[in-house]
Parts: sequence; structure tokens; C-alpha cells
Amino acid sequence: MEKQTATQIFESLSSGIRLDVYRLLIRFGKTGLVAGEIASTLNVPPTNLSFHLKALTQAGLLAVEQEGRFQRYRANIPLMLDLIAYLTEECCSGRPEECADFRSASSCCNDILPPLSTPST
Amino acid sequence: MEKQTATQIFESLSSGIRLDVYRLLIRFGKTGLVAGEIASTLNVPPTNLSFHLKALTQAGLLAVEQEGRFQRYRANIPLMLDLIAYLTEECCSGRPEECADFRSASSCCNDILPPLSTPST
DNA sequence: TCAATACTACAACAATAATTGAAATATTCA
DNA sequence: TGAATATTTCAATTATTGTTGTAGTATTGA
Repeated sequence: MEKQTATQIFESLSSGIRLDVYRLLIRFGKTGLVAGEIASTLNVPPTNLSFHLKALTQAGLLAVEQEGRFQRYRANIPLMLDLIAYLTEECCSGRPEECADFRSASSCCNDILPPLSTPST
Repeated sequence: MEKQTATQIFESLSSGIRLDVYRLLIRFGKTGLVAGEIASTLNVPPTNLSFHLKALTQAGLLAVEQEGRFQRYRANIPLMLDLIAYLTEECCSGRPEECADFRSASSCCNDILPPLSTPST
């Protein structure tokens, strides 16, 4: 993972609104939610929500799919696992006995979403 | 974990400099590094580094310990695991078959640092 | 086609964060 | 004690983000 990708992800989750959106969408897994549902659930004006959804999507944390006149958003959970792997690269380097299973944070929910470029229907 | 704690952690890691600092300190595990070593390794002016170290420490990502006239910093890795758990609370709720082992991102490196309040000597 | 709906893009302003240099504090060692 | 070192605090400047309203695009269904 590129450093810029990582900082963009962290930046995305550093806003209370965006963190709420991401956590909400994690709860809705494969189903996801359309923008209007997110806005009313979290009580954020649509204009403002759109701004935050764009940031999350550009960071890769959300996948968006058009559904008639709705935009359906879903959380990209595998990206979070990549991020964790990036953070812990060379964790405790040279002292493996100190650093056993951090990286076993493996592939959960990889089946929730297909790769980001081709969201499920 | 409180939402504000989580956003503070993400905010901390949304700066390239701070991300470099945290990753560097993860690599140095239990040993940690003193501020001057971090500054020269990453080529950041001490004044600026101090600003970023303070942010990381306030977020709980770093523990600091005075060592004569040096300040030794160490990464708080367990906090990252708490953060991951917070993110994935209720992940895919109601559909456990979709969400198996994300939370098995368990307790690596818990022995690197004692709880943040009492840094190792 | 026309009105209604869902959402986004743009522009302006307000709020917040990053960087720097100068000065302050605290520790070491001669 | 006094000079040197390590780091932080403060204040000023610059840069970046967040929020809101208005206007725009795209889809639906009468």
C-alpha cells in the first residue's frame, strides 16, 4: 500500500460523520444503503453527506453503485485489512517472539464485496 | 471505545509525518526511539516533530517516558487493536456467515508495552 | 413531455491544522 | 555555577477542510 493511500483512509475516518457512515455501512454489509437512507439515519443534510460520501469513496472505503435514481453505497472491508497489514509491516522487526499474531487479522468479509471496481448487483 | 477517541486516532494518522512516526516506532517495538532520533531519521525539524509527537501522544498512539534529558517514545500497538474492534462492532450484523474472523485480529504485541499509563523502563 | 425525486457540483465563507522561528524549560557535565 | 544539549511552548503565518445554499444532472412515472 502507498503511504498516500493510507493517509487518505485515515483522513477519511477522522471526521465523526464519515466514521459514522463507514460503521453504519459495515453493519449493513453486502446490502449497503442508498444515500438518502444514510442521510436520514444519521441526520446529516444531503449536501453535506454527499461531500463526505465522496471523500470516503475516493479513499476507496466505499463502493458506490447506481440503482435507478438512487446511489447505493457499501463498505469496502478488505481495504481495512490491507491498511492494518501496511501499518504493521516490519512490526517489532528482528524480534519475532514479540510479535506473533497481529497479522493474522486476515481475510474476513472478503465475500461481502467483490473487488471495488465491480460492486455486486 | 468512544467515537471521539476513534476519530482522534484516525486524525493522528492522517498526516504523512505522523504516520511515518508511528510506523517507525512500531518497527522499534519495545525499544522505542528518543525524539531526536525520530527527527533525524525522518528529517523533520524538531519544532515540527514535537507538534506531531504531541498529537500522537494525546491520541494515545504513543507512550512517552523521560530518560534524562531525552524523551523516549514507544508505539501503543494494543490501542490499534481496540480501534479495529470498534470499527467492526456489529460487522455484517445478523449474517454471521459473512463475517467470520475479522475480529480474530487479536492480541499481538500486547507484551511490547504495558498499559499506556505505566511505560516500561 | 413535464413535474417530482435523488443526488451531486460549485462557490463562498467559516473553522481548523501545519509549519516555522524565537524563546523557555530541564537536564547533564565540566 | 555555567555552558551545552534535548525538547517543548508560544505566536504568527500559511494551507487545508467543513459547511451551507443554490443550481445542475439524471431518473422516474404520469
